[in-house]
This record gives sequence, C-alpha cells and structure tokens, in this order.
Amino acid sequence: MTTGTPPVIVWFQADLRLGDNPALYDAAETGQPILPVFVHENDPADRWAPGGASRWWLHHSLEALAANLRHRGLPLVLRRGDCRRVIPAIATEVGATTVVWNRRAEGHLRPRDTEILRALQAAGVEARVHDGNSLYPLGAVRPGSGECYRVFSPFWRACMREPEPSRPLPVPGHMVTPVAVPPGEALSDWAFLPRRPDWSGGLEATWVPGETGAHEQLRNFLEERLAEYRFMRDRPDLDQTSRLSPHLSWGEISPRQIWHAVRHSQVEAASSQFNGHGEAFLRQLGWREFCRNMAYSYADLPTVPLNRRFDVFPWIDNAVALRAWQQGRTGYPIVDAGMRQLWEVGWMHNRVRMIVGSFLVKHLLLPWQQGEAWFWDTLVDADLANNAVGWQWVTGCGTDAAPYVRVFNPILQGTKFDPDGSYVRRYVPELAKVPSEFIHEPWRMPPLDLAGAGVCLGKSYPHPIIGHEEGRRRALSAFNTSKNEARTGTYS
DNA sequence: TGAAATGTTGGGGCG
DNA sequence: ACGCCCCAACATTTC
Repeated sequence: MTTGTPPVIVWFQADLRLGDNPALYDAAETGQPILPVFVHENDPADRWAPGGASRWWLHHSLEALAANLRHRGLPLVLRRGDCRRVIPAIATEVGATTVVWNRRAEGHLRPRDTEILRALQAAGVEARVHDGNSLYPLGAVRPGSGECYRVFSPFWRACMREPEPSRPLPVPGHMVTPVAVPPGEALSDWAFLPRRPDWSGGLEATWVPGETGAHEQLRNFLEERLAEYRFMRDRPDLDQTSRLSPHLSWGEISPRQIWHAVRHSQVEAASSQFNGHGEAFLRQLGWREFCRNMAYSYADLPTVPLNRRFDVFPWIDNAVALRAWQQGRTGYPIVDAGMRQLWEVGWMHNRVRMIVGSFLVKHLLLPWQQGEAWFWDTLVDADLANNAVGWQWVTGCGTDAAPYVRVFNPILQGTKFDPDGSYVRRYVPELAKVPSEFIHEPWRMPPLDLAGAGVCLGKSYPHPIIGHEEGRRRALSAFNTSKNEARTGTYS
C-alpha cells in the first residue's frame, strides 16, 4: 500500500458505476492500489460501435464516473485503441498483478475476452472476469437440454424457480489510491458530443446520465410510478415507465440493485397481498435478462435471423420509405409520434417501439436490420442484445414467433394506448387541433373539419404512406409465401 | 306500437 | 408484447 505495491487494473466497459460492481469490489478486496481504465475502441469498421445518442450518454457517464472515482481518490485512465492490445499493454506498463472486469453479454465479444485472457496469462498477469450486469450469471439459467432458452416464458419461469438474484454489493469501503498514474487521453478529445449541428438539446433536457442520476431515477420511479405500473406501463401518453433503460445500458445501475430495490420498496411491502405491480416491472427486467442470454449464445443475433426461413425474404429496397419512417412522416400519427419522440429525446416508449417496428417490417416490408441500425444510432439506451431480440421478435424471425403473422394495426394501437391522442399531439404538433375521434386516422376527417383543425393532408401532414389494409394484405402474402416456400423446400 | 332493419360492443376462434 | 372475423347481445332507428 505504499510506493512499491503493484496495482490491480479495473477495466470498465458497460458497468460505469461503483455500487454492485463485482470487478471493482474484487479489486478493492485485494488491498492493492486500484487503477480504473476505460478503452475507446474507435474502430470505424466496427458496426456496433456506440451510435450518436449513445456516445452523447457515454460522454456524460464517463464524466460522472470519473468524478465519483476522484471523490474516492481514484483516477480514471482513458485509452484509445483495440482493447486486445491496449489492456495487456497497460497492464505491463504499470506492472499490474491483476486485471479484473465484468463480463459482457454480446456474443461477438467473447473471442475478444479469450484473446485478452491469453495475452495477460502470457505476460504473467492474472485476470478475473465477473458477472455483474445480469440478474444471474450469463448462461446459468438454461434448459435441461440445450444451450439457451429461445422463448421468453419458459425462460422466466425457470428464473423464478431459481433462488433470488444475489444481493447487490456495496460501494467498496476502502480503495487504495495508486501512487503513479499512467498517462491517458482527455475525454473531450474523443468528440462524443455532437457539434454542427448540436442535436443534443432534447437529450440534455430529459436525462441525467451517471450513477447518481440512475439511482435518483430509480427512487423516483419507486415512489411515484411503481404503484400504477401494471395498468399504466403500456400508455405512452401517461409516461409511467421507469426510464431506467439508458442507465442500465451503460451499467450506471445494475439489474440486481433494481431487483432488490423493487422487492423491498414500500409498494411491495405495503401490499399484504400480492399486487402485481412489482412483478410486472421485474418481468421487464426479465426480458432484458432473456435478451442478454440470447445474445450471449448467438453471436450473430444482431444481423442474422434466428429462423433461417428468413434468409430468403422479399424485403423491399426503398430509401424514400425508410427516410419517411425515420423522420416520422409515414402519415400514421402514432408511428410518426414515436419516431419523432425518438429523435427528440433519444428514447421511445416500448409499446410504441413495437408499433413502429411492426410498421417498418410489415407495412413497408423494409428489412428489420435497417430499423435496428436506426435505433442503434438514435437511442440513448441502445443495447445490442435488447435491440436485436426486439427486432427479431417484431419481425417474427426470432424463435418465439407466434404461429401467425403479427401485424400491428397502428390505428387500433393508437386508440387503445393513446386514447385521447395526447401523445400524438405532443410529438406531432401539426395535428394538435385534430379532435380525439380522428387523431389516429386524420384522413377520415371530413374536409371542413380538417380545415378547421388547420390540417392540409399531403401538405402540413402526409397522407398514409400505404393504406393499412393494403399493407396488411401485402405483408401477410409476403410472410406466408416465404413460409410456404421454406416448407416445400424451394429454399433450403 | 312493434317488428324488422341497422348500428354498436364484446368475447371466442383462429391465423 | 396481436388482429381480424364472426356472431351474439344489446341499442337505436325506421316505417
């Protein structure tokens, strides 16, 4: 613990927190000085490098992490480059005995971990990998036969048969400051914040990235919104969800912390009998857990349909339609409201994600990977596993696909989940004066009323890019054709 | 006034 | 994490 003691390196990745951080906790337990490191890969060839909104978040989250570490006397060393090279190099450079980190769920990163483990071993440096970002260790909950549950319900039942997830670890009480800190880069050099144009205003106004912000958000959710969660969670207009997803995606808070906070919250405790709100919310955490296990087992989940029948599918190549979808100009108010909310605040209510997703792949017949890529770039909570599973689910090419082709009706979904249209009015202001009766299908309005609401279809707001009936029929025929062709062996 | 026609709502079957 | 169709039940309009 003096000048001579060699440090332990904590390699921070998607776990930018001090609490319930098994790698950091492990490092503190050694009693050696701790050297926290974050590596920015900066690889232009990496398709899954953080997108624009995610980089904005990462900038602020790293700032917050650095401040938290500084309060406890620790630095945060920023390095750039291929971590297969950078991590072993810095370990040697500072004479570290040990490198610790928390496992990532992305299957395509697993070979990378193996390589780094080997390189460290070859350099005589010990490495320990922990499970810190899921309720149960990745791959631990699996079917009796097989690698990984591919359907959510049995997966979640199996989780519920497990003992409760372990209690979150505290912030280490004592962490030893390293005497010498190796050089690192400045966060500002990484240029994670948008310039020219700076589109981050809506994000700044909405989010407080960082571990403290995450716990504040959790506390606020438990106190203000959990009590209504089960009934309100599907209502984008009421906005009663936890909004913890972006905090989770960079690991500012852990699922185990959330789990136990919910289990011990007043809402759960006060109900002598089971009220279901906590359970409904934890089930959402279950979806995240499910996605991570899928991504862990199937490395190419983000690009390859799980159901091989979709290897051949008559997707349409239409840049104009894709652009209209991205910019919220499809002519379907609920779809456009969702896409504009995404653009404005970097986030979209999950119900609406399903609606806009279904619209892209079913009504527009655009490949799901194009929607996935747009979400990846614009969501502050972009998470490879959740994104991939979500898009495969809505496409119906994940294995949990229903035995029928699921086509969301954007009008029905709108009237059901945004009954008076306030969500639409908030994000599609040109429809603000449309009465609730027509808010989800303005084309049905009598021309005089349209004029009265200040709407000129085709000018101030677009006509539907495709009729619902026509789109539905076209989708059913495309999806059924591909099914039949696969069955009869036309394509293998 | 009442029967028939027409409109509306909700549950079950099915893809 | 579903939509459509059908039909029954009920409500309203019509002559």
